[in-house]
Amino acid sequence: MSTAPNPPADIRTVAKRARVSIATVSRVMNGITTVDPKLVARVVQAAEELNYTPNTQARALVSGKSGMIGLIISEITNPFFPELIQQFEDETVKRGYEMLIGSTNYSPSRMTQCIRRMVERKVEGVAVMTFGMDEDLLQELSSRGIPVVSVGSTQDLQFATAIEVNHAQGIHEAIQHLAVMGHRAISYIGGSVDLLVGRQRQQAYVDSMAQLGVEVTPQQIFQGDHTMDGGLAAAEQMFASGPMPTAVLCYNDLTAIGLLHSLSRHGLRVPEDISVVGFDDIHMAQFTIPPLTTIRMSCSDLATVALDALPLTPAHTKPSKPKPNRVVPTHLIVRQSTGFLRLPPSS
Amino acid sequence: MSTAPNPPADIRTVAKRARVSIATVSRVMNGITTVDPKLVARVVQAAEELNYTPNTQARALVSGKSGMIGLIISEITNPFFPELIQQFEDETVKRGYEMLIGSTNYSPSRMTQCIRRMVERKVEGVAVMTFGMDEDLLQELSSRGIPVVSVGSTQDLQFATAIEVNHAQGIHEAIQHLAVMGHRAISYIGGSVDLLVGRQRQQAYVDSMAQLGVEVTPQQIFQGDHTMDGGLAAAEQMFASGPMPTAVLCYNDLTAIGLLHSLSRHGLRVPEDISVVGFDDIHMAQFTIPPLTTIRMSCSDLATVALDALPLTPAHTKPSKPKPNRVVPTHLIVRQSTGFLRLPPSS
DNA sequence: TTTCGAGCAGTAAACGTTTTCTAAAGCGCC
DNA sequence: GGCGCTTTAGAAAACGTTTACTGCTCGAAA
Repeated sequence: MSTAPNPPADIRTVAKRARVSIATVSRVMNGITTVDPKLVARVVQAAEELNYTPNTQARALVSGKSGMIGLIISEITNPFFPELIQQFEDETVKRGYEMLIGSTNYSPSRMTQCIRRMVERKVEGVAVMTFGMDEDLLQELSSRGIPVVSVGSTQDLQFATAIEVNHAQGIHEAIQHLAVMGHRAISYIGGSVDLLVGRQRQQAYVDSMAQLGVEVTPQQIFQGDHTMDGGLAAAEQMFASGPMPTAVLCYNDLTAIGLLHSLSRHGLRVPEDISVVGFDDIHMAQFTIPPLTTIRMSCSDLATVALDALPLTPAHTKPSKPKPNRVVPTHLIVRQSTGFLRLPPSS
Repeated sequence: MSTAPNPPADIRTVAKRARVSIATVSRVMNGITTVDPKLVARVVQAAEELNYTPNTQARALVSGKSGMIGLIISEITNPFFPELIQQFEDETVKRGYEMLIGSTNYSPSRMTQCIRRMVERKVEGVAVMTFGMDEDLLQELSSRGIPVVSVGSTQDLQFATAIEVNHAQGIHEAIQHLAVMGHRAISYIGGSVDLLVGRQRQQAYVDSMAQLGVEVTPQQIFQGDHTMDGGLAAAEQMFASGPMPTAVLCYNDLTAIGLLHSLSRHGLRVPEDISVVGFDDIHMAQFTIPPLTTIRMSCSDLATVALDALPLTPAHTKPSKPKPNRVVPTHLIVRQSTGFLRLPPSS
């Protein structure tokens, strides 16, 4: 029980105890097969007895590989990202890597800091899962030879592999779904238009509406900020600005939750009085009241596609070519926040 | 624009360009003041021109400090933890450290793996923020000289500083609050009783009820599992098992959200028909329908208390003594999921 | 029996820092 | 003007690995 802080055993100690050279120990630890099984056994036993763990820093220093992959997200408090992180963690350890997380909180200074940390820690690749990252910063990474994969950046990055998300597909499905149930007055609460993804989703909404023969007016588009608070604020503005739509499509689930909250506060019932559609399909979406109809963007897809696109070479592995870019699909998940259009009580 | 992958500048290159020795460069980079300002200027300029970043691995290797702190949580998809992580990140970078996250998902194998990773990466301290960690594993860490701080472990750990959370206080406030509004039939949906924190909260509930003169029966205690799904399941069991209570205290907010969902499905109104209290005060608690009365456990308190308890010595800093253990308080936040007891319609 | 080659273990040189120690230079005091 | 002390820069030794290279041993072929 005594906290005997015996100095952590190093490779030399193991070598001595196993009566071999440090090179042999190194070979055994790395699973190199050209070692006499007898020696292997001795080394393994010695290592176990000494509770030996190779020093990662030394390993990294000499091999030049840190065994870490950076993941940059915008805000960890948006439940979508933890779900994504989880998938990423699974995938990175599966590939023999460690994950270094950085969250930008949409703040340029934090972005810079994030990138600096990634560079300093010598990550072997960075997945940028936040929309709206400064391109200069990505350039910075790639100029240092760090592969970058980015979702939802401008399409034509020379220095980063772009991952495409087919936002339009899910949004199209959602609008169709609403249309089938009789809705035409469908408003949209967007994210920040500074971000490409914000523009893409908004455009998809406008296009899908056009296919219905409905010209979207600026009065139908409200501005959110990806958060519940933003959804709430946009909803209040909606109430203030004229007749309510019969359905609302939201930039993401958080926005939709804020909206639901506001609707409930104003006494509107969902879906009887108004239908609501979210985006992301966070786990929470199943537990809103009513359960949220939403567009699913699969975290595990995102994680695997991103990691596949990174040219990683774990220790003692042949370099695997990055797989061709894949497009991440989105799909509508129908729950109970959408329903048939009901005629207003006056008619 | 060309991705000139010029080899990352090392300290020697900088030294050469600044016409000084590498020792001087090292001193400048570490802000050691005994260097001629002229040389400092030369070095700074050279470093900037070469876009030099010191190699963290080499630094870590020689100094024996990795500059990383481990944070072990149970499941990242419980929104409480991202909020905690956020606070932790803020606090660790403030202290000049990096954060390495490991999530156990309550799985023993993942715990072991987590600890192994922490050891391998030579973290300088570990904060265990999950309840119910194997003590052997903590022992393993501390036997390697890694300081450990743990919240909600058994109180008497020799090899880890324990952080105490005063669950009883908030729970007492909650029960009092409900009692004042006339409630006596107050049930409880707990977490896993395997975990100390689960037992502590449950005990606090039983004690607070006793102070009201109410003896809690086993029929009033239901079993959750910290998740929304668990809350939902417990609620269904509650419906199945007899007359509903007039108020329910939940192990955490997620459980409460699951409960709310089930209540809504069964047509019960909150708080008119039944009052609900959560625990944690995650951000989402403000956006449930109705907004959730809950017991706040401050993430930033938790983060600072934990980090303060770790004897950290960032590079070029005097060792700061760990501050004395502090107890993290909890408090009731009243929102709209609790209300006065109404007589049942029959009377 | 000799020679050559294959197989395998050990030696030593990196990797990029920090840091101790040494030496040189500048300065004040006698 | 010389001596000693202080200040500051450089040389070199670590830190714990991986890996290229060297050299030994043993077996097979001539």
